[in-house]
Amino acid sequence: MEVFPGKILIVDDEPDIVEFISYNLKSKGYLIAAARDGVEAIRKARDFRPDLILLDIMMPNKDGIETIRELRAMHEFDDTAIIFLTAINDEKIEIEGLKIGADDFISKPIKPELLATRIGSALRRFRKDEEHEQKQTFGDLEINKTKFTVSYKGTEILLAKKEFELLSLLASKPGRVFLRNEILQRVWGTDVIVGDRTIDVHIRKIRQKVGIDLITTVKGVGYKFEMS
Amino acid sequence: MEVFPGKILIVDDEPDIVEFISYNLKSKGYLIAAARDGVEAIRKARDFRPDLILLDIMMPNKDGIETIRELRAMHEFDDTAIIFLTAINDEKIEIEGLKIGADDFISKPIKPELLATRIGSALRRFRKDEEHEQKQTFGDLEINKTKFTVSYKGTEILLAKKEFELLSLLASKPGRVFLRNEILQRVWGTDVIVGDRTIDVHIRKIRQKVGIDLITTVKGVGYKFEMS
DNA sequence: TCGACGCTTAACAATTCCATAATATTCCGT
DNA sequence: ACGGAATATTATGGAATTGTTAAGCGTCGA
Repeated sequence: MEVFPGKILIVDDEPDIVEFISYNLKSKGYLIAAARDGVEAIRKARDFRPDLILLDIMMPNKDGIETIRELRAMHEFDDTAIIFLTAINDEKIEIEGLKIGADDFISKPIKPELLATRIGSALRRFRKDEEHEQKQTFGDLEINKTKFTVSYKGTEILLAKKEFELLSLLASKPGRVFLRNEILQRVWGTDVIVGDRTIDVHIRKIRQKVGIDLITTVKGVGYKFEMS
Repeated sequence: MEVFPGKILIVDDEPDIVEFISYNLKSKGYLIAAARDGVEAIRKARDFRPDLILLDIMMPNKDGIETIRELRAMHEFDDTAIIFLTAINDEKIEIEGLKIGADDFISKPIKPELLATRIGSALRRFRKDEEHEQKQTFGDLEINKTKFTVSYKGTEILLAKKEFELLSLLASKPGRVFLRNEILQRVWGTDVIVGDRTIDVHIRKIRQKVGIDLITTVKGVGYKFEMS
């Protein structure tokens, strides 16, 4: 499924960097706009309405901190992710940036893969608000988080709440092993204390209801979701 | 659903401090585990696999310095950030700590906002690309630490925990010979005492399961990982 | 109120893992 | 080639972990 990944505004005063980032992101299908300083950034942002802004901190004519402060002040960018580009590893700036609404930091020199994954996760974080039907499919299996159902080869299977949450968690990262206490904390919460067999019993029920073996036990470690 | 920020292990012998930190971090969505001393810390770290460890320096039953030394010796915590908690503003300790692998220091009394930002930046620095899995490939062989699997020419092989850890260790530095007692310490820990044949048996099982001969015996010295 | 259902626990079964012992084999220096 | 030492192999029992089943309890809706 080829989805349009998003629009990104790059703000940096060094043309080389803009060019570098721009090239990388275009190849991944993003739409790109660029600005040279804070003033231009705000103008282009209103016009281009990016999903995400990559903002250099050190800039002439209005620096990154000041720019983000203004952007956040207008609430038309409430749904826009902002990532800071920092040359230095300056904690003060990072703290400052976080306080006023940066969503992440990437320090130069920029590694393309890192850039891509950070942008990906920032966008994903922000896109949650837009209500698409949240569903995942794995072969014949479909997990629908808005309808709270699981279907296998078209037939819907009814899972109880805990069972569904457990399966959702495991399926959120197929193949990845979730430790038992990680599962406990994430499905049951940090305060609740339940016995160890409780997880097993739920796993059992899921396996039973779904029929095929989706969940693999990794003894001494945890469980993972995997299509055979 | 919220973004999952990470897992943190708190190590301190004062229950009040553990409680205080724990409460603060839980409210930010972190998963928390706690340990009272160095020995317990190492045990829990292996089992909880935290992204970050908050380590008190003054502790009974193995102090912070000694603990971090051991943690860093086992390669399985190479990707784990470690922050020291110091009551005193002792430069000697800080220098000592940095030398052996601490990533930051926080001095008591602890201020919640400071704690949160420091933890945030330490995690960001260390953040593995959760998107891409932690894996190593050697020709046709792939070791995947998030999935806990080893695959050879595409077929997945299931190793038991100890076997997997042993293979991971050897594969972490291909070609390098690991001494037997080095292996013992890193895979089994310093406290556990097992006979010499135990290593051999596990090596045997790995060779058997994987099929090809990945592990070379260096008689009188140890073992090394090597693709033929 | 009754019954159905979801969740947790307890009790027991089944499985897997792991360390050791016992024996065989290989390696290496002489 | 020989002897001794180190490692390989195999089998085994116990420990640790997980699977399974049934029962108890609370909640919700008919």
